[in-house]
Amino acid sequence: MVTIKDVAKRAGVSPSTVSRVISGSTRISPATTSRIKLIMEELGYHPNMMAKSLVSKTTRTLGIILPRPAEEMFLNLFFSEFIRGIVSHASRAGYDLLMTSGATEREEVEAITRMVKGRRVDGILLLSSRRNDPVIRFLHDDRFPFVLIGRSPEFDDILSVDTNNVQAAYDATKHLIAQGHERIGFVSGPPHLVISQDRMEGYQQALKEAGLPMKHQWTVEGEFLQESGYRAMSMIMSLPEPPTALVVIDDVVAIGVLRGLTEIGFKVPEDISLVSFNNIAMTQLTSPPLTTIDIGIYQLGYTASQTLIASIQDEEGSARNRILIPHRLVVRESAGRILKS
Amino acid sequence: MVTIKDVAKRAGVSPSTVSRVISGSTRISPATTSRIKLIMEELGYHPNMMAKSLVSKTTRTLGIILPRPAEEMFLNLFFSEFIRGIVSHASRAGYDLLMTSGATEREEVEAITRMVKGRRVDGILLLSSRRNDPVIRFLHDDRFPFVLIGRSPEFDDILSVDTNNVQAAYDATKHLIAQGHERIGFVSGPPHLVISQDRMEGYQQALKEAGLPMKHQWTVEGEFLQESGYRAMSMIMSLPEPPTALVVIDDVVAIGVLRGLTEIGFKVPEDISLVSFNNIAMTQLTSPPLTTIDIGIYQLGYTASQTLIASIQDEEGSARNRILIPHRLVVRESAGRILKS
DNA sequence: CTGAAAGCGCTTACAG
DNA sequence: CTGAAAGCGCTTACAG
Repeated sequence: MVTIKDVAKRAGVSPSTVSRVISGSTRISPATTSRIKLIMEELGYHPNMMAKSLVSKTTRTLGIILPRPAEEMFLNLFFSEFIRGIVSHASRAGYDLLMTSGATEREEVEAITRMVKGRRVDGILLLSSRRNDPVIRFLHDDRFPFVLIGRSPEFDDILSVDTNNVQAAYDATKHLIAQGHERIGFVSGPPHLVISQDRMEGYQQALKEAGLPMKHQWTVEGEFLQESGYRAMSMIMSLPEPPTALVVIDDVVAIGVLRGLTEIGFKVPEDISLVSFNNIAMTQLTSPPLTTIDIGIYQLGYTASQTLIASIQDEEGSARNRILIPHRLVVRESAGRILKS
Repeated sequence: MVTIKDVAKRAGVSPSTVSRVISGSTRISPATTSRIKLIMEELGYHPNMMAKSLVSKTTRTLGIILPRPAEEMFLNLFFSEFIRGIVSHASRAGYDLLMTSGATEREEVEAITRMVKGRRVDGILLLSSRRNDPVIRFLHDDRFPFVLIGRSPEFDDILSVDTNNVQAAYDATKHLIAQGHERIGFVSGPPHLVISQDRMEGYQQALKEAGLPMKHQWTVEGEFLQESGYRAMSMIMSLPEPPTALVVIDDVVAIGVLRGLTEIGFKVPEDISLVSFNNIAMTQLTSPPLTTIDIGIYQLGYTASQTLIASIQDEEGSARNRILIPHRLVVRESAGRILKS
């Protein structure tokens, strides 16, 4: 391993001087600068980041914790896209991403603690929609830089990047209303999740505003699983007055809904229309392809990275706390105009 | 930040002693050991990993490079699963994963070089199927620990974890033959990729062994894209003697194939059978669900991590160079018995 | 414009 | 069983 000393010796200068040309520091004669740079090339010198970090107290690394399979089911489908967004920006800004995991909540907290207290990262990215997340509490109390992708009901003074889910659900529902639908149902996710609550609210707002009926039999709660949508259908469609359109909390659930409907003999969109959320890759491949709200997963990751790095670099940036990434409706074929009979 | 000195002072011992109890070192009196541990708790002491790394020349970190979107298209769908496998094992073994990226091949090499030469990681995981990968060359020449997920045609003395693609394609084809098919085609990927070549070979072996005809019009080459499979169909199915079954290089391509067949009026599996590879989540959701070869993506990642960490820890392990992860045929509904007419 | 010195927070022979 | 000292590879006042 070639060190700064080797370079210094070879150049006939002191290590301080070499250090200064590396950091592009003030007033080193152009002559020595270029000579030293040449020697660094020759010797294949690369600064030891551990040594650098030790003295600079900075790592140029962002930390993230891999969501646990059981917990954040629906995060998994987004994970690649999130990561791609995060790493793209981070790399551009000269940061890398350190990933760890914990099998239980306790282990997760420990893993984060080691990262933070062990000075391995300059900031943390959090993928979470849990209530009462102990990791949020820890980072918040420690005043360590972090940004949450999602929304925390407990803290409103933390940096977060999120979708406006109320608005998104409002838009989805509005699209159905514009097609002439008057009996619109909602297939939701776990009722304790913020995301389910927000999307439910947007759905209800749109109905209310249009003066349309809102029957509780038309809403079902479930998991972020295909099975969940699948099972809901026999129940909902055997109602005396079934809905003619459905807002579905998530694309995967919508795929289950589609399967369920097909099985019991309903055609989409002829008999019933569907709008869902997230625009995962699969939605183009179903038949019919799904009309869905694109929430800009890559963009969420990219912006989260941007926000975090900004907050690391400006001490106490004047940035907004909560950044909303715009969503947009992607119209495909699962939602159509209602046929008046 | 509380350091080892603070703990030492509070305990009335030397920093060396504290360091020794941290590392669980030899013969420190049980009394001082437990007293120091208590004090560490009290003070909330956590070792500074940068300092530790600097002296131990070890980071407990594995490096990985995010595949570029353009390049390794089909890796992307696997990425979450790979990462999950890798991080699960790594965490268990006390390692974290450092992720970086580069927009071009040059930047990728630079990013890896910084990681390696900057002593930020103890080993590298490579997700690549490229020929003549400069990253492989660099790591190989540097004798830095790394494992390749995939196969390198250039080097046979490197650690790698892979699928036996020849065997997998043989098995897929065999399944079709067992259903009575005699005219079996192959929808392949980019011909220059090792994976396409290997799967083609397995397909051909199975046909030859069964004494079945092998017509070049029955094989098409394309990309790992849905469009690719879609487009191939009109051509293949308008042949005077079209195949009754198709082996398809990848699930995504198979979804395109499915769409193409449906569009021109062929039913799967009644008119034509399909077997593909990889068993991505989507394959359960198509209609009909796809019969496909599961290559154990999580397992590939998990084993890669295991292999890498083993090679980091045992200097020059006696391990096999190339580890094959078993695959298995997942029988769903896209491949059926041929109906003799 | 450049160097000598101290220090970042650890570990580890060496000595006792 | 424990401590003093040197050192890992850098950076950064301080001095000139």
